[in-house]
Amino acid sequence: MARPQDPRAKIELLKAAEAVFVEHGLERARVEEITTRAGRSKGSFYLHFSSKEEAFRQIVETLVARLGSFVDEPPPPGPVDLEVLLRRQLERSIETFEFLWMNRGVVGLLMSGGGSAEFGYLIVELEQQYRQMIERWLRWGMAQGIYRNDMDADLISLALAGAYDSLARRVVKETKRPDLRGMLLEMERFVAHAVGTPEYIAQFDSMVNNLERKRNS
Amino acid sequence: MARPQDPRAKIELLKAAEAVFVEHGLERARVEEITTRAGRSKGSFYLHFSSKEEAFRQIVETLVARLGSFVDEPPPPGPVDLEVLLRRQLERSIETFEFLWMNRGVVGLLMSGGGSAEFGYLIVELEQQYRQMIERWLRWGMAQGIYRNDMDADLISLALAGAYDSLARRVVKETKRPDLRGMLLEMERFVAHAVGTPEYIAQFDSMVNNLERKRNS
Amino acid sequence: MARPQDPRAKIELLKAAEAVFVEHGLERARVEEITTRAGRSKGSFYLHFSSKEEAFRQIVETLVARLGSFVDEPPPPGPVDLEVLLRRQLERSIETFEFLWMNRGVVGLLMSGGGSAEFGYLIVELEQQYRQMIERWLRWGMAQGIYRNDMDADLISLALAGAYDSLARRVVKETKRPDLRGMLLEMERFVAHAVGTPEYIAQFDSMVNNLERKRNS
Amino acid sequence: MARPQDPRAKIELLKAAEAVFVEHGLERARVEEITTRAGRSKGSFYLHFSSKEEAFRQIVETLVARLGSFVDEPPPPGPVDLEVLLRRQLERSIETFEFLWMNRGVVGLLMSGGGSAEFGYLIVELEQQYRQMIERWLRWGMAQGIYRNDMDADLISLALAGAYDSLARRVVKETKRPDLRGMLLEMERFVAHAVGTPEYIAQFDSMVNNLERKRNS
DNA sequence: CATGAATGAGGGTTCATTCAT
DNA sequence: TATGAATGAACCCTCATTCAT
Repeated sequence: MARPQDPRAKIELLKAAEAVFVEHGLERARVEEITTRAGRSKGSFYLHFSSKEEAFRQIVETLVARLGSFVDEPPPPGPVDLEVLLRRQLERSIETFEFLWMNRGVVGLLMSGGGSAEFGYLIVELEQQYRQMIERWLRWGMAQGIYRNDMDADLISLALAGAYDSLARRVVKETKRPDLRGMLLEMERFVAHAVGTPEYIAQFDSMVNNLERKRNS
Repeated sequence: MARPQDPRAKIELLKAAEAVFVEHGLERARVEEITTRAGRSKGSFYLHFSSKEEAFRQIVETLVARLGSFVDEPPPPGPVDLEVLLRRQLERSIETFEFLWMNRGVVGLLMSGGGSAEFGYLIVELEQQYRQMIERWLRWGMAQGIYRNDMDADLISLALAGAYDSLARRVVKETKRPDLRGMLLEMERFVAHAVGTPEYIAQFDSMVNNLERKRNS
Repeated sequence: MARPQDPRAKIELLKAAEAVFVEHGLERARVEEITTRAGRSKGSFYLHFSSKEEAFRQIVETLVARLGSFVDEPPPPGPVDLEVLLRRQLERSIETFEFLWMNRGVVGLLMSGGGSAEFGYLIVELEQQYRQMIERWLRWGMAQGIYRNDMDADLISLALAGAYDSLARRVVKETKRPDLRGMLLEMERFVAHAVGTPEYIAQFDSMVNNLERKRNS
Repeated sequence: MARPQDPRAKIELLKAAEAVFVEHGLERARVEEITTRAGRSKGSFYLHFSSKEEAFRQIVETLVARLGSFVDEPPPPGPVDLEVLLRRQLERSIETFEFLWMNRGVVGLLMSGGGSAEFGYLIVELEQQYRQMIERWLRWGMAQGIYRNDMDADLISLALAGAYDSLARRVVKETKRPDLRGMLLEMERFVAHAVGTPEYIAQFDSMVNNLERKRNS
């Protein structure tokens, strides 16, 4: 298949498809509605996608791939500037939620399984990735001595992943952009208390004070 | 005088339907596959359900209703025996997860949205219920002085609900019954640290020790 | 098949079937509606009829057979008392229409073809019978010299049959019993003018006067 | 640029549908048989009709509409050239029966109610129209003094409509085109005798002689 | 490449008929 | 015999995909 003449065609189709998938789910989405919304012919759909599922896969895989890129690894063991780290983490999570918000249509679809059992593995894998990232951070924090040592890292990472997940679900259902920073800072505090040692919790509070001070200046 | 209705008929159909819905989702489930699995004729399905959706609704609503019954309210404000409360909560959550485990097929289907957008509202409502229950517990604990006072109860309840949700998702995907008690006790500890005052956290640990001692004796 | 125990069963089923056929036509009539209305079980239907069509056939054939019995042959050629004849014919046609009125449900069904192409032959045959009877009367009247001699008996009998047919269609659609005698006397007059010689027409009028005088006395 | 719509498609489908409806009636007609006969795919049917009933309606309503256009009104009261009128009426009725003959399939279906109760109202209305037209002619003739004055116009128009109806039923069942002119002229004569004054009847005969003389010259 | 007409497999539902009790 | 639960063939319509133009 040569590159289609009109490069906007595929993009428009993808946009329309996204909307229709979000509205009806993969199964109930009709190809004709997609092409009509894209202002194109029914046949044009098959110049760009080999099937309805293929289009869905492209949309979803693209999103999942980009979501995967937000995964952030803990630094190597050793001394670190915790405040810098905290700021970075906060910024990174804001970015992530910003992205979720911008793509709330498809993300919402994915999170409510709106595709089909067939594509569930994608979201499962993504959740795995995030959970594992969190687990690595947990283990890093435990090794650093800032997190409690008596935790089941596997289970707690699952719980934390779920907590963020549930935040994400709420965000993508909002109609007005929520205060992501406030929300995520509150989450950081929640996490700090949930897993931090008393010393770290104290330190965390002062770090947050610093952050806010700098921010307002 | 007539052939008596086979009392197993509906039950077998429901079981088969459940399995097929879990496997393919509402949309892709074929009535004929359901009846074949139930060892019955295609027409028999319509002796018991007016439509495929109706059968699905029956399965799902039944489950959701029973899940709703696991919601547990906090006691009225005032002095309480925290250890008794903890034990009760633990038992109640074990029961709940036991139930999820036993119904892991449909629960998994629901959690992965496998039905259809049409029935999504059920799971949304259920999540609401659980989150609100958690929020009421949070506010109770804050009023009792055992939980930190600087929390956004709405957000934190969402996070905690998500944490449990994610546990539930894992449990229903297991093939062997997990150690629910261990898992949920660990979750209690997680919650205690996440939201408890330092005093309560200390108390919590001793209460857990007590619980375990009594349990092993 | 032995004679059923309950002799009312079949009659009740036939009555119910008639009503349902009239209401929905053969095709759309549901066996279950028939049995329900008859206050019997679905299976009982098949104790009395081998199929839905069979029941329909029985109802319709019975009616058609009885309608066929109203056919009245002209007397042998030779001198006759025309007034007696006229009275007899009038009475006979009133009887016929009385019967149509009493069976207006099924008759209406038949006349509007409500059965199915499959049973159209019955009504066709019946119409044939009536037309032929009329033709025989026509030929008799022509031979007697009371009807015009320049008529195409085949065509005119068809026309007259149609005229009566159309009367019948109207009657069976009425909700209140119409004045059948008046209607049919008017039809006799119509026929007399249509096919009678001027002499017969004059005679007809005086005969009618006589009839009415005797009737009112 | 796309494959142009086959302009014969709808016409062929309509023709096939007509044949199948005539053969089996609306209810028993199978869409697949229609499309097969039209040499097309099952789905093509739905490119042109939204449902089986819709196709039936299109066929029937078209026919009924065209049949309705054959209704011919009497002239305003006053002196008229009866011979011209007679010729015109004869021609008009020949046209009508010609049309019936050409459309004998569907007309036969309609007349035998072969559609379904659902569409019976169409034929009822049509019969009404014709009967009312005849009634208007009757009243006109009575006012002109050429028809007898002692008639029940409502009843006699019904009878005459039935007479023509029955002719029509015969015509559409023929396999070879009947001598419509002869048949209808004979009907005119029948009508003249049935409703005309003795003077008009005499005049009618001479008019017919004139007509035939001119025709043969 | 672009179009949209044409295709036909697929599946939910109905309901006449059968048959175990 | 009477019942009504059970059966399964039948059929309409949808819609993803193909393909002639």
